[in-house]
Amino acid sequence: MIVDARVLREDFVPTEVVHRHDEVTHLSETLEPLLYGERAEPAFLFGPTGVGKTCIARYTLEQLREEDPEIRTAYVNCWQEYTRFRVLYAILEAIDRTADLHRSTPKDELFGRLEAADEGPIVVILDEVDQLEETDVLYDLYRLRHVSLVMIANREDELFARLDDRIRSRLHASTRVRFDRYRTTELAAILQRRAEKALEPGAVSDAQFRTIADAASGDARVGIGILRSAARRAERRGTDQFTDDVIEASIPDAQTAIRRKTLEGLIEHQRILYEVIADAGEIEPTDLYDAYERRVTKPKTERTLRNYLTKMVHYDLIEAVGKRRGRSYRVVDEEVQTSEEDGAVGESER
DNA sequence: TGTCCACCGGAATCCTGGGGAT
DNA sequence: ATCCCCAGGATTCCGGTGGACA
Repeated sequence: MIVDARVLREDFVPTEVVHRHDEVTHLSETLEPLLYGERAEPAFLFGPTGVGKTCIARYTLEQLREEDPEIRTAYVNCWQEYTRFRVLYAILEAIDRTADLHRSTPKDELFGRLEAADEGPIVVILDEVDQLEETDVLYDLYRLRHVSLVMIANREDELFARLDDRIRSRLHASTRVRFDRYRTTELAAILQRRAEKALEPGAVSDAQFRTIADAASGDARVGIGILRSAARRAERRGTDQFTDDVIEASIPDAQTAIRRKTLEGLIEHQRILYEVIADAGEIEPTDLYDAYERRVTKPKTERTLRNYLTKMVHYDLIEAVGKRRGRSYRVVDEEVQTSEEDGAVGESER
């Protein structure tokens, strides 16, 4: 069934793109000056999740490097690298300048090092740049003549609202590439291309591609997730073709997989908080803090819990209903619990 | 209408632990 | 071995907000 699993991975960059030629052209035109030793203006890629922003950014940079291998690139996911220190560190790591760096290196030393690495252009992709907590690093990077920025975010207005005036005014003139949701037919075509490389020929029918694309409602990440999950499922069953019930079973799987992954990333106290909220269904702050304190031996302070809560809201794991007095928290998606057993069953499939 | 207070979140400060310098 | 520097998480402190209630 599965011939090449890499193709179904989330970070796979295809060798050719489907349905995003205009966007690729737009971005590569912006970066073109780099080929003539000039500076490229910063570029923004805006659009909802799963529309290929990250994929196109990486693809375009690979194309660029094929024309000029001297151009160095760094990919930074601001979800994980959300401080100035971490962003700078990640960039230095990508260009191999972290040999003797450690946690206690002064921040300015990191910046100085990046500043000194000016023997050629560096293109930095800042993915999920709206998750950056210390936005002043954008200003630092902007100041470096040999660094070009490709920034990825969901919504333009939300991103700009978070920036301070200094950097906002400078970035206002940048190129913007906008991505729309895929139509079902477009996503079906993308999935088909992936399947051609990843799976044995004829494993999936055209109608099944459409079913998957439809269930993913324009989100390629979800679509590929369903495809991957269905392929594994079919493989476990020893069939060489997708059946409709395999696909049916894989849809909820893929939709909650991302959530489960973020849930795993939580630290113990955050998970306990999440469990308290999940158990209660919906709970008010004071009750939540009390219940939490009863469950742990060394409780964190309420302020810390509030930080956890905002973080979890951010992750889209829980939601806060109402503001101030009378606010309550609840988990975003109740199905998470039920799908748990689904994943664990695995080999004992019916 | 005024007071109370649950709740939020910003800012300053403390604490911890890794790692270099001496 | 000891001291110093650092980042980042936790904690402390506190002001703002607006719904509840008299």
